[in-house]
Amino acid sequence: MSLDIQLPPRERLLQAAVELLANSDGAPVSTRKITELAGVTAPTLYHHFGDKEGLFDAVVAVGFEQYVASEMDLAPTGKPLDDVRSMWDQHVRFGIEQPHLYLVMFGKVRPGNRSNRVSEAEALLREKIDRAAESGHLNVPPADAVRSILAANIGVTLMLISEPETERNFELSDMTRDAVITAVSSDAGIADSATPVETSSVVVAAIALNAALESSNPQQLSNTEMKMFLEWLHRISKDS
Amino acid sequence: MSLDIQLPPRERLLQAAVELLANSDGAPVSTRKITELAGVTAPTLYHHFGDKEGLFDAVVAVGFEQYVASEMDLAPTGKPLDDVRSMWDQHVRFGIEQPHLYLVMFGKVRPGNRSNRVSEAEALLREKIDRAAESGHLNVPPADAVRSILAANIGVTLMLISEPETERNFELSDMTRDAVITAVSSDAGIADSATPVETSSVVVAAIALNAALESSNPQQLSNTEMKMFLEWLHRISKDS
DNA sequence: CTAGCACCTATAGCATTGCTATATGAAGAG
DNA sequence: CTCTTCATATAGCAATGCTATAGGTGCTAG
Repeated sequence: MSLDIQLPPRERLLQAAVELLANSDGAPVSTRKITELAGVTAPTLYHHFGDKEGLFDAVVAVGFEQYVASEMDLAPTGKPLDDVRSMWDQHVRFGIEQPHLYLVMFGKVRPGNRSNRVSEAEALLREKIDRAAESGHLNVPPADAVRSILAANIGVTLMLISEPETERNFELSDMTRDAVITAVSSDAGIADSATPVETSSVVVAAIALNAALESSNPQQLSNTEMKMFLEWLHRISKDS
Repeated sequence: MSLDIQLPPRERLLQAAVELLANSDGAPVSTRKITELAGVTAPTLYHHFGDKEGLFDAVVAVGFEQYVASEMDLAPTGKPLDDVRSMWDQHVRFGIEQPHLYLVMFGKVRPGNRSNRVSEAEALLREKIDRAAESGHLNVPPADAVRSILAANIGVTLMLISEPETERNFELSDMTRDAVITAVSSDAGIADSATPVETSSVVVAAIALNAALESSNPQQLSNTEMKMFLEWLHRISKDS
């Protein structure tokens, strides 16, 4: 089983944990499998890491360093909010590429007991947000901005992870990212109450689309397609 | 231990599970404690619910019905986006008031394996969003709006739950809520350089028409024509 | 009334889990 | 050579989810 070359047992345990965690599709990984794969016995694990969570913490710490390192690679662009955007994207990418690590870090929520990793991620984001605040790009207190962005970021990442790979739609990430960032930024104010169009019939909607199409010609349809499309649109607008 | 009045064992199991879940501060609840409190033995549990998850599913179903019921109490205001806002608030409130139930419902994420509860919540939200789309309040395809809002909603709720009660700041919820809803709504344009206003109105109208067509099928087009028409409509709503 | 039948519950126990009390080995210090 | 210290192994405990099997319990058919 233990195909590892001779390394210090501590390292072999870490390596085994990472490997099993990566191939277990999110199912719980037992200490026995880990020690077996590492070619060690139980007390060795507990001698080095205290308990199972200690081992996972160590594993996560390694993963988190990669995460932080990838954040640091992103040089400041001079536009702090763009840096925040990059950070969001890195966060999502990390979650998608290492879902098991990500779930160990952010997946298990306990009431009234925030995980260390959340605090660490918050601190990382806080740095960038502070820079945005300094240069007057922020609309709300930095702490609020950080919490809102991070909450949405984690929510989106968890949702993407939970979706089958085939139907993952990353527009979800971009859209939500820009939504929360725009909301906390002073660059563009959020307008509130508006004038709803109370009518909801097919005819009215068709007419509206027709009018909109006349003032701007989108490129998604060819000329012949557009011609036919408008013809049908006209027919629909006639009556219902 | 079993202080319950004589009820059918199935009900006593449910009741015991709820009670233990509520008093366990998020720690795992064992089947033995449940059966002990219910005054039953193990096979009874497995006879009625299949396995532990089945029991929790049943518990959650009850909780979810409360959740849905509280949603339904909110009469439509005529402003669909306000209804969406109420729904968000109800979601958060439910999570705060019953964190253990909430965590069973939305807390355990598995890669590529979305939970039923997420799908159900999505369907509930989808209804309201569709109404917003029908009346031209939506900026993006309803499916995208729903996912974005729900992801942020869950993310915010999880974050609030994980925070100590004393320092819970509900502004986080309001802020994020308005951010994502504003982003998907056409009532107040996001100052986003990527989406010029002219095409935006086309997109809005196309989305509204699409939603309207789904709720009433007009007879002016044949089946094949309608199919192609919808295909093009979809392409137009995708934005450019 | 009784025999059969379906449904529900209990006895007892298995395999796996995280973890540990205790012992054994090796390596340096005196 | 002895003694201490660190690291690993032997063996096993208590708790977990779950089940093979058997025992009631009530209903319907004869």
